[in-house]
Amino acid sequence: MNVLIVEDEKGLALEIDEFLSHEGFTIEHAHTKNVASEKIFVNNYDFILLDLTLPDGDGFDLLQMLKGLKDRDDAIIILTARGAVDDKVHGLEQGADDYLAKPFSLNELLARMHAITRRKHKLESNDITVKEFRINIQNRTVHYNLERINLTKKEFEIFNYLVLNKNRVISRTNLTEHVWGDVLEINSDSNFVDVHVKNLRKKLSQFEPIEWFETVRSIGYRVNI
Amino acid sequence: MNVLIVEDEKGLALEIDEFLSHEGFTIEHAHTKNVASEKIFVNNYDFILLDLTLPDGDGFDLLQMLKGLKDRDDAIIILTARGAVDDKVHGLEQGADDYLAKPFSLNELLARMHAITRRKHKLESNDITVKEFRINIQNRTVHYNLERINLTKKEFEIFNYLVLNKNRVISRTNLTEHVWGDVLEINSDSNFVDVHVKNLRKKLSQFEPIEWFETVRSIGYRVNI
DNA sequence: GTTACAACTTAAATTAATCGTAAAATTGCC
DNA sequence: GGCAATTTTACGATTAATTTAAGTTGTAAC
Repeated sequence: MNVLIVEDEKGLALEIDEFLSHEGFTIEHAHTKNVASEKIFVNNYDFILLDLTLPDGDGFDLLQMLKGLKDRDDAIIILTARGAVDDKVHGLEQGADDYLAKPFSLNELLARMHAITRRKHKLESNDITVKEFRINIQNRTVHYNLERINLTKKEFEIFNYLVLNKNRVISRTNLTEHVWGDVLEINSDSNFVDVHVKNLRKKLSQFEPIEWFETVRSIGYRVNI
Repeated sequence: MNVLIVEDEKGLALEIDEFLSHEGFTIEHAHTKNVASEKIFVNNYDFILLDLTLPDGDGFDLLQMLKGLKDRDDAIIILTARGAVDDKVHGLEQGADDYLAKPFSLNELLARMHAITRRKHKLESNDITVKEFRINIQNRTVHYNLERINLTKKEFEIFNYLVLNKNRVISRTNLTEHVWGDVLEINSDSNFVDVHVKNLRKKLSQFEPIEWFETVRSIGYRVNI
């Protein structure tokens, strides 16, 4: 999953980056409101971590702008130094998904992010299952019944994203955006998505046939039920 | 559906091309105002993506020219550098259907295009239904009740176009233009439309008789209600 | 009924998209 | 720095979609 960190304090931004990268997220940064708004226009994000006090203006504007866009469902988590209850209420009213007051623990942030994922996809726990396969989004593990399947980072991200969006066709562009990050930087006449999908399928199909993991020719992939 | 990209920045034009092609659109390019106006005279488009600043003149002229033509309903989306509020107002006054400031998200563009399609055809959602058949223009899927029907790209485009223009006779030329693109490049004494229509009909009629999918002799096809 | 043309059908040929493999490049870790 | 694992590139093989081609059927005018 991809994350945009909108934060001008570079030390904090880097700290979050390091931590979340380690947890398997793809990170992008914006140190100002302007850079952030350009990035938001150009990409879709799974999460936007938004500091409210930015050098070139108030973060609330970004929030409002984002809420004005159609067909987006980036989750927004507000980060701010202000302990002000007003900001919190105001932020959540404007449509933010959660709120963290600085200083906060990185594990707390991660826990909130997982909670949002569960809410967004209407999951009851950290486990998602497809047939006998079980994905745990918190531990980033996949099991077949009791047996652990070792997936690489990219394989896990692809599987996770397709399963979270089950029964929908996910185009290669969409998959690329969420697993690899910034679409514009990517050489698209490459077949790296196909290769990872192939390797993933190989690992999964050791356990049982995976006819539910379809290719939708000329569009992308779809995981059914 | 076919799209004309009127944009002199070739990198951007190619990027849009690649993205929209993957989403099933047929793309043509015009890098100058002159080429664009020639193409517009010769073909009808579902969408024209119009950059206002072109090397050989102002895009507004094209907009006015197009609005002067009778019996056209190409949807026009203006693309221009951010902040030019005047351009936006002026453009929409002149009859553009929407406006996107650069840089914009390709997904945002796609969402706007779907919105315009819905508006143009007075649809309330992304679903269009004919009897028990349901087309979803966003996911590019067709269902019969709950069962999914697998159509190829061309089959889907034909069905979609005929259904969007239901109760009207659609000529082979018209269908060719919108599904395949540039009419002049196409060998017209071929029967490829017939072949695809036949295959499409075969797939649909597995579910129920499709007497509403008529052939209008020596003119074309029509889908009734 | 005959003729002329349009549409339909089928199968083969062509083209395009995806899959599979392996080697090259990169990354992460000790 | 060097080794192992992962990611990416490159390319031939495979499979599916599209187009061509040729024959057949249907329709309307004479």
